Amino acid sequence: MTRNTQQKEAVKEYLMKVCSHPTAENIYLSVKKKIPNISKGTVYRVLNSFVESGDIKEILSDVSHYDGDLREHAHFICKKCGNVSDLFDNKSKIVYTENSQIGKIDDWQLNFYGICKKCLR
Amino acid sequence: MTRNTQQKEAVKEYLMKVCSHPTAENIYLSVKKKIPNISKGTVYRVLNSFVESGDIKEILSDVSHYDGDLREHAHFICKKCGNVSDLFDNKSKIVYTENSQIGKIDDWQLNFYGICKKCLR
DNA sequence: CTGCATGCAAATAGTTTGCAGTAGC
DNA sequence: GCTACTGCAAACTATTTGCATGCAG
Repeated sequence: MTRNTQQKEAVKEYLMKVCSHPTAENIYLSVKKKIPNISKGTVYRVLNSFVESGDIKEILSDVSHYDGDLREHAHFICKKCGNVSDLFDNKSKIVYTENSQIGKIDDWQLNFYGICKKCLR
Repeated sequence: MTRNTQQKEAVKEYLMKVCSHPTAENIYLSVKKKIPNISKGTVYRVLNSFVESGDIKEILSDVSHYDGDLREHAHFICKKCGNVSDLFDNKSKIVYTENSQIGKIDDWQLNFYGICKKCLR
């Protein structure tokens, strides 16, 4: 029912290759080099379908960033430049039991906010 | 230099009174009952100044929610109805050491996503 | 062939901002 | 009275959507 298109391939390939956490705009501009006539609407549609299927993660911030790395990890978001970096070494483990009092938890997001090293200077 | 206005008072009072996590729109509609001619622009300006000064917290999601409760706690966000609830009983403690490798961390946000009890039925 | 996916552009939603008037201090 | 703050409306940004066409299966 869902088809494999070069647009989907290109977006996925880019997200897997890159270790940054690009925005839809970033992805659009990069994939455009390979598929010059791709539209932004398609990028959003493809990204949303991947998020829905669980193939990628959406990092909610002022503007959404996307992450192809599905391993459990937190993010550090610079409040000045908006750059997102991975935090695998966080000292705490997120333990989310099926908290039946609240509902069914099936995902989490831990974001740290501050000023990155580059912006501190 | 900054003045106390009835608009600021009303927004703050509402946020302190309520234990939900209203959006700017919610706040606008509620405060409007007390100050009928308040504008949405003012609500946003007031909210942003409070977030900046650290008096309230902004919960980043698809639409921002605001929280007057400054105690350390996580949130549970229902992916269906968008409702936000508090999670004080999370089993994990967030330990953020001044992670000098990344930058200066001064805030964090832990959000759990899922389907709330109400939407499960 | 069939109909899901795309490109395009217009629409939408949330939020910000410029400006003239208002009201704290 | 000075000037920060407000109301209003227009502007802006990120994202979604309707529709005709294109291409994967």
